[in-house]
Amino acid sequence: MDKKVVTIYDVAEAANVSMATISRVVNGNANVKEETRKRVLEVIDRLNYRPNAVARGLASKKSTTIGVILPDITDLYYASLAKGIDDVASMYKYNIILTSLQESVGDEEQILNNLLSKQVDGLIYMGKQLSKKLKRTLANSKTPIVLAGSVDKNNETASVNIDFADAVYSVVNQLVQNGHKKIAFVGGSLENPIDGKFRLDGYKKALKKAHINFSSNLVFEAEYSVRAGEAIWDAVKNSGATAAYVTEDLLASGLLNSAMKSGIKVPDDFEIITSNDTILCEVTRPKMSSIEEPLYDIGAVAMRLLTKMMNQEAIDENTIKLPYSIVKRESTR
Amino acid sequence: MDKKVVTIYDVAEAANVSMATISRVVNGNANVKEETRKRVLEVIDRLNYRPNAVARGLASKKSTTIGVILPDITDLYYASLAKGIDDVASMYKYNIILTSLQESVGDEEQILNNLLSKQVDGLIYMGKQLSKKLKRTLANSKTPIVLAGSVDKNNETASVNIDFADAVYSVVNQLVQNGHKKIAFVGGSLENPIDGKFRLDGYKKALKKAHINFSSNLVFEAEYSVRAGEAIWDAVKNSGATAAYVTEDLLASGLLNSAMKSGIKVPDDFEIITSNDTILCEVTRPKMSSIEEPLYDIGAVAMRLLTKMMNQEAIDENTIKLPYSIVKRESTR
DNA sequence: AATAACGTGGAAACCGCTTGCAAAATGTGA
DNA sequence: TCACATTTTGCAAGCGGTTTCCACGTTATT
Repeated sequence: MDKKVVTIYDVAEAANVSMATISRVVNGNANVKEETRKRVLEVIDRLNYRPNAVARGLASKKSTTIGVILPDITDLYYASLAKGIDDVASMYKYNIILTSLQESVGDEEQILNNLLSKQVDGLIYMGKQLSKKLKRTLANSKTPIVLAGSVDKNNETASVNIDFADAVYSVVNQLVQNGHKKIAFVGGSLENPIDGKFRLDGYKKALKKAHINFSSNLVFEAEYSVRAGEAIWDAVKNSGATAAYVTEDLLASGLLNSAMKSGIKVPDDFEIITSNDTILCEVTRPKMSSIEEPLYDIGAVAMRLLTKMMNQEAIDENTIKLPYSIVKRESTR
Repeated sequence: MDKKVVTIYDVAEAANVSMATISRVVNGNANVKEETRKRVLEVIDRLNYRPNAVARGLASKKSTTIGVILPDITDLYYASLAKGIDDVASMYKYNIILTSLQESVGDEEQILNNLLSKQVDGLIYMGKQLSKKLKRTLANSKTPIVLAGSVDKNNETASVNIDFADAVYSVVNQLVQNGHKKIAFVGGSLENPIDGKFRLDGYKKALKKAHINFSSNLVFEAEYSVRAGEAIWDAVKNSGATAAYVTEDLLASGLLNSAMKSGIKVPDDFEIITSNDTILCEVTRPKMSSIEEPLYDIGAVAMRLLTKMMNQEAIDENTIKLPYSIVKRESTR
């Protein structure tokens, strides 16, 4: 029963060297005689010494901790990104402090400050947008940050993504090839630049190429939820659309299920293609075709990029676009 | 442009008081004249002072951080628990360090030590089982821990759960009521006490009550995945079962989809009821009936319990069972 | 008016570890 | 064997706060 926590002093005393030496062996500093190192390691082991990371952090000004900010961990999109981040982080011996963006939007500033006060060595942000104010706070704290699965319109901030516009262009183009003239775009809030700008741009471009006029009647905004998808089906159907590109999987599955229930056969009568290739695509019946965003990889690469920034290594490209692909399942022909 | 980070000294100097006073106002200590407090707060605001949590942690021996250990964040079960934890944690001003149990089992010890070295004030564990060794390490670090959605066979460790056995008893009983004689139990590894002991016990008890002999031919072990569910359908069907209780949603959805594809109508020809009531239940068609485990609440309550333990408050009950309910959707009659 | 009791705020000792610098120990070559 | 180079080690000053112990100026009490 360890009465009290054992510190570096205790180890030093027991090993008959100064604490500096202990510190050196713990940190793998080369300037320690092999014999001493062995002796110290033994003592460490015997005493069950566990360096206090907080004290270490204070002295070294490195916390080996990074902050991860995301909207909702129960959203598979973010969970997948998080997993990639987590795996790479632990590979590099970093810990992750996870914080969710609560409903209350106003406090992003507070969340950030909290994380900075904890002296995180870096940040990964997956929210919709990084406000000017946050950017400023970040800038003069000089804590590196990278966006994962989220974009910065001006490319000022490092980010890892796929080329949303291009991906959407491809799938819509595919639908056009399949003979559709009226293709619905079912997305979340168009305020969000990913949906409202990049994806919508890709959609428009594909239409343009096919000489189909863009009609805002075919653009639908809905919440990302099964229910919203189910609810919006009638409107989509009534718009005359014969196919839909959906920006999120829950929404798509709701839409799909309503369609099937109403007797419309997917993909024969109506094609649907969605965006995130989460496990939901495998669970619906028919299974959903989807743009395959390498979510795990995006997270992993973002984290890797962050490690480079934390080490002040040179970064060749601050906006990384990972290759996407398209997974054909059963909701498209 | 803040050249350097502002410390408590800078604030003290600017406000013309000692650092002790600054510390007092930051920590809401009462022994500060109102006037002084105001002046200090102004200076803090003006200088944009952000207390260094690491230094604070070292001095106060509290990190206001808790460690969360879980198997896989992309599993909606854990993600839901995590969300409950996160919300309550942030309510109480704690940060969460999230760590995943990698494939490599051996290093749970290491993960724990890492977390302890970061001086977490408490831990929430969602793994399968807490090994003796880990318990020992925990014990003499005296860091409080609570299990969320995970059980401790001996009730030594605080935990928050539902009554798995009872819940399964209820649903299987329901299936019996519906006239089924052969009911399959489709679970994950029976090594895991939740499935192999509690749930299976509930299943057996329900059979017993109905004077149905337990047959191990009706018990299926599979991985928690859609694919495994799809793959196991034939075996389940061939066992002669006319209904199944499944312990996890991915598995259930695979089973369901295979059934439907093979022409078996659910619920008319075959009933299925699953366990976690994640969003997957809403995405399949037909939607799946499920035991409704209040995952979010389990997480939230676990975290709340942990805060009490961290504050040394008296705990009335160290094993909390939350009420479950049963959500009837379309996969049961 | 002297004394007691507060309410405030300062001094300084840590918290446990890192690290620059200098001393000690060891090795090297002539 | 001695001077000098090279390893190893120890010393001690922080890192940025918290917190205990005290002192001082006020106000209340008798």
